[in-house]
Amino acid sequence: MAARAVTQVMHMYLRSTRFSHLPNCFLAAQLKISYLRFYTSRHNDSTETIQKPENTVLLNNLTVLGVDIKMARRRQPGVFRKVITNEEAVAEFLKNKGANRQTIASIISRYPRAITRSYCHLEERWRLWRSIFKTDSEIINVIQRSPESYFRSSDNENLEKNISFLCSLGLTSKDLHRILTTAPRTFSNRLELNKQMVKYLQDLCVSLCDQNPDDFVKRIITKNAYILIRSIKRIKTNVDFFTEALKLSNSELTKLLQGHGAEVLDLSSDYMKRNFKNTSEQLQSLGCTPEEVKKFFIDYPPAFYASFEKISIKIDCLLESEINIKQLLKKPRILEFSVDNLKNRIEELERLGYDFRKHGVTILDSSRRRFEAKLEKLTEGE
DNA sequence: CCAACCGGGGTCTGCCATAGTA
DNA sequence: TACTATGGCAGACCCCGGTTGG
Repeated sequence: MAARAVTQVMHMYLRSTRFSHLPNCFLAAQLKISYLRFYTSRHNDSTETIQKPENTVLLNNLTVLGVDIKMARRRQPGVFRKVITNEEAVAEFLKNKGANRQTIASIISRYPRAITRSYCHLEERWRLWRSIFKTDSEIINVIQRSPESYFRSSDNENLEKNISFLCSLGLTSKDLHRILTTAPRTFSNRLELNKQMVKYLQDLCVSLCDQNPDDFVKRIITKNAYILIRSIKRIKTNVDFFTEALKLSNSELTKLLQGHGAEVLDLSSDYMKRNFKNTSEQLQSLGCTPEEVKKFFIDYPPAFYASFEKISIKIDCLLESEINIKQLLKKPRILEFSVDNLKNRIEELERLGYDFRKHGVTILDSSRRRFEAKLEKLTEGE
């Protein structure tokens, strides 16, 4: 009853002020306060606790913007109880940068805290992102994909420091562009966290007796744009796992990490271990020696990445076509092609009576255009 | 001329836990 | 004490073509 009375008084106050047209932020905030509605939430025992109320003006505004209130509330309920928010400014800002209504609604639905950022803050952050991106639409694309990356941090100074730190590592603007596109979270990390990862990689390089830690780090980051959003713990576990599972020497590990291995570093360790175990078991059951298995993974680290199920299907598919497992070991890259692609190619070749035992499997390891050109020649030769 | 080698390009968030803060 | 800022986790390939050496 008391709550209802309070609400009525507030509505009266609102009616008396809402048409005054004062373009003043303070007044806008007051309006929101005046709209506050109290509600109670039930607990298991009979006592009823009064929670801080949700801001109904905010709810209305978000509804008008087309925001999925249910989704947003589930994600960040606290935002709905804030008295002062900037949803209109944020929407306006995004609109000015080229986002359409649907995009804006989706962004706020997925990262409601976005509406607590001020117009000034957003302008500044945008300016910093634009120092890396050429156009506004590139940024919109990233935000659309991952609203959290852009809005999670309120610290523009930290962002600026991250940019100069990454530049100081010798990364080019092209590298930064790639990192911000594919792993935007990197730039919202605390500078200190990014520094720690770089330090870890430098130390690793030194421990491997390599002379040039700076090049080493640069190379790993350019090979794997995601590295800075992984935990040091994860990278360390994976490096240790590489070394142990493949019994690598320092120089072998250095080579691996700066090649395909860098891409594989950010896999979750359990996943990688599982894949390694399953795939090596399958290869050994097909008659490969442990040395051959080791060589297979060193030559083709993406095997850690590919799910065992997929690799297994592909291997079966090759064996069915009288392709020897040792031929695969010589050309592991044919596993990079999708199951469908591989199947189609084998089918077409078999139709032409292609003898894999005689000619090997290299024909499978080519781009679509090259493969089709070869196929055409084979057809002509018939 | 062509097979073999090799590097590069695309793409990757949405959720949870928690220390810190107002 | 509620809320924010931030760290961390699981998830899990495919394809193209330039260059080079025989």
